[in-house]
Amino acid sequence: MAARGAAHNTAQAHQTHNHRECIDDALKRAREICAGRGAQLTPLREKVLQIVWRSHKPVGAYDVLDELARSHKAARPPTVYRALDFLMSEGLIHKIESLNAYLGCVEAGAPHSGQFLICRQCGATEEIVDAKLETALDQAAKRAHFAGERKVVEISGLCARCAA
Amino acid sequence: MAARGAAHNTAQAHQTHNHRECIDDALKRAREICAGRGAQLTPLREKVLQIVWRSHKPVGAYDVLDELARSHKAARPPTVYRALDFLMSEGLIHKIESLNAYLGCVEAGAPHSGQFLICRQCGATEEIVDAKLETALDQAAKRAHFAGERKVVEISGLCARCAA
DNA sequence: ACCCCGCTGTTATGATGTAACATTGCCGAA
DNA sequence: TTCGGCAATGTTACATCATAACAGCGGGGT
Ligand SMILES: [Zn+2]
Ligand SMILES: [Zn+2]
Ligand SMILES: [Zn+2]
Ligand SMILES: [Zn+2]
Repeated sequence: MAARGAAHNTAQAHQTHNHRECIDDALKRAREICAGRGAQLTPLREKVLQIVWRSHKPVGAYDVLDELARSHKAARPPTVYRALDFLMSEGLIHKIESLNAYLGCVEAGAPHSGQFLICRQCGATEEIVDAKLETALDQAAKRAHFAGERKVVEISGLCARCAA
Repeated sequence: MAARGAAHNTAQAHQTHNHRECIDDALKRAREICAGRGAQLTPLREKVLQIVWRSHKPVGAYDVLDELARSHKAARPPTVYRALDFLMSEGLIHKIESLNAYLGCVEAGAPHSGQFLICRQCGATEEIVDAKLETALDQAAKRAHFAGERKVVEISGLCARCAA
């Protein structure tokens, strides 16, 4: 898959890859996951997922709304938020809390909070899956006698390309 | 100090401690820090800091506004946001991104992003300073060739008391 | 006296997110 | 087959969070 596995790096965000594959993979995977669970990935929800996957930059709910409205005149905020809530509950997208924006998940199907590297220059946001970091989070919570559930990890800075 | 050092734990949030000490310590420390830097901790800004320190639960900007307005009728949103921005720029408070709310910093003076344990039951939020977690964050960014700057770490779940 | 500059006041608006109720369409029970 | 339940979507209105833009004020230096 274009956005997963060993080849996964920040270069994706700079159009150095065939992003069409990212979108197609994400939609295909979403259909499989929802079908397997009996969750209803309706045309509306799929369209919203597609819009979120337009790039590797987090997209705001009202940007989704503007884009959705081009093909779906009746679109209103609740339409978008409901779709986003559904996609989050199925683990197909994440909310980036520090940006109030949404991003397609590159590990859909594997339940997880997300860990994100957000470039303040180009906006490209990479989801990483770092087992050591995950362990460190769990240990930190444990040391504080805290029963962690949802974990928000968002590191802002400069991606390799923008730093160069 | 009541909210720092070895005695620092989630019990603080449950009024099992003398919270007056937390407030007094925080204000005293803020005055020292600002005096040392030439930063102007004006009466308005100090009042806002005091309001944020009313509890160990993150407080919304409009809650601060309501409270501030009791003694300061002219208070408006920009007044509050300017004060909060100042306090954040001086490292005296943190913004909890996943709640859009603000919390007094327990390690003011030591530049750092923050690491937070947020109880979804009682709302009490503990700031931890976990060196191993900090290292894990740095390493994770490094492995991804990312130059991290600001780090948002917010773990939601149940504090020891609420889990019991 | 005058200017500069940082802080605060004031008005208005932008950006993000939700409550509450109406409507539609499907599917299974009676 | 008819009807009732239920999930998805439509629709209106509103709640919450945050900032732009300009005005007034006051201390400190020249
Ligand atoms: Zn891509
Ligand atoms: Zn993910
Ligand atoms: Zn306290
Ligand atoms: Zn802190």
